[in-house]
Amino acid sequence: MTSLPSILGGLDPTSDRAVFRQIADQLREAIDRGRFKEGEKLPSEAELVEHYGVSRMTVRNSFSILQGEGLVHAEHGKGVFVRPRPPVRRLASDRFARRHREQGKSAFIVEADAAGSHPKVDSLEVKEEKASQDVSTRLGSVRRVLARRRRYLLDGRPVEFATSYLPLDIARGTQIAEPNPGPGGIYARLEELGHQLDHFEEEIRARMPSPAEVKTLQLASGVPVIHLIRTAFDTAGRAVEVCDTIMAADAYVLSYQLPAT
Amino acid sequence: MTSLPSILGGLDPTSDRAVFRQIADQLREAIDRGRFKEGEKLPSEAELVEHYGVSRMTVRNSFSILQGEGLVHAEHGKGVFVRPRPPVRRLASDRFARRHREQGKSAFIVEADAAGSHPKVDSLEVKEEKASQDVSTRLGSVRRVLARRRRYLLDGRPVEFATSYLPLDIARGTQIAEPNPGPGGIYARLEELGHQLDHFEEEIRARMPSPAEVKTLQLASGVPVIHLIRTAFDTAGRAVEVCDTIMAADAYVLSYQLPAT
DNA sequence: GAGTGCACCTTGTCTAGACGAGTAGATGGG
DNA sequence: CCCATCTACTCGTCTAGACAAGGTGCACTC
Repeated sequence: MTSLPSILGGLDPTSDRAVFRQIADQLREAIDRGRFKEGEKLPSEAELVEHYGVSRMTVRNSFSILQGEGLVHAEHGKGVFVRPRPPVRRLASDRFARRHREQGKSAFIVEADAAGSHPKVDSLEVKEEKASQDVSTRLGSVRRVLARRRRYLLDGRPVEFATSYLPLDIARGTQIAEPNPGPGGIYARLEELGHQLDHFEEEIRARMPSPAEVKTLQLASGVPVIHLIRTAFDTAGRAVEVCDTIMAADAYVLSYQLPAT
Repeated sequence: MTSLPSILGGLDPTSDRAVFRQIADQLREAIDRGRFKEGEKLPSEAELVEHYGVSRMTVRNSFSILQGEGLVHAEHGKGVFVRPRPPVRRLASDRFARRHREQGKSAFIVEADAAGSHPKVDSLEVKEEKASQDVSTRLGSVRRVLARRRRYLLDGRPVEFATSYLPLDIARGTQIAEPNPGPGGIYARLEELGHQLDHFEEEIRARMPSPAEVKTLQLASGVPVIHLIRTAFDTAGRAVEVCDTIMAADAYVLSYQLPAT
């Protein structure tokens, strides 16, 4: 076991930088240099109190900085650990290509199986409701919509929470309004209903999660969410679906192709 | 002036929820309901200590939660304020269309002027350097590259920091290696050099900023960054540029079009 | 009237403790 | 051998102070 002083050094009392920031800096650097590896336990609060000769609140303050940066996470009764980087899900720009819809299962399941993960979908809720101002605008002034909510999990970890909104005149009474939309998902059903899909528009934002999102996605502190709003257009130019998705940012890389013309 | 009790209510001593979380909940709800508006000052720590009958550290703990969520920001000597939502810059999926390159100025300047903002570009640095592993892979195993670094500001606020990497055999000795790449930017120069652009690939991640990024972009706490890596391909299928961009997430909405075929 | 400096507001940093609660390993009894 | 319990270690919450330092406005001085 390497001793603390050999890893962490001491404080500079002449520095303007606050003590708790200096401690955070040293821990951060040690992590960056690989002195503490992913998943590894950092020194306990008591050890750092001893090492630096400061009070416990000061050490905790340092930890809270690193937590805010998403570098570490604390586990009650166990310790503070370097946060491991979870495997990421890559969303390719051709993920809605028609050929991917020909199979039986949903895109999420197929792709995750291929990547060797154990996918799951839960929290399924399908109901009619009043459209929000934003959804109404995107769908072209509809008052009520069919909302399909579901949560996606990979290897037991929730990674994404999505809600699809569809105009009632399209979705009501169809298989889209059933819990299981059938092979190929709702996009396949929309095309069977005569709404040949033309293109999608996606809007992407990133921000810190609300408490509700933290709960639903079991997010560690210091993990932002990606907020993606996709609108599907049919060949008639009509917006036929709006899908509002909240993703755990540490689990995703989004990928797009842009034309140069 | 509305009195505190009428806005904030009291604590529930029977609740399992920690006191500082209850206080944060009440402040968050008051902000969400618009009882405290954007830019407005929250009650001071001393006032909340008085109102809730708790110690100051407990109140500060509550504030630090809201700060982590990006809801408020503290100003030393002044108070804690509801963080205003800055105007966002929308990046459209056609932003690299050739027609946008025909004008004299850079895309950033043109677009910002049109939006009525005061754009600025600084921190310009152009130099040759060793390619990182990642950049080398993306550009097809090049060892050294030309790196162009610059920071973009809107109305005095830094919003984006970008570095372009180009293979030396393309860029060396050309206007691309000059501080000012000329009208239409480096993409116009690449096409003049015979590298007709075919398409771009963009990879998007979101995460909390490093301390260096916080400094460069003057980020408030609770604001994530969007990390965008764009690769430009010419019609020969060669990767001719990699652009690595860090954006203040609260200043951007990215927009893309996806084909349905 | 202009400017300086003080008073008092604000948040920032830090201490030294207390008790609670979750975890894990050692200990000992059945 | 298995299981319950004890104990020591971990982080979580909270208190009651102290001093530092930035911001603002008022009062006093010149």
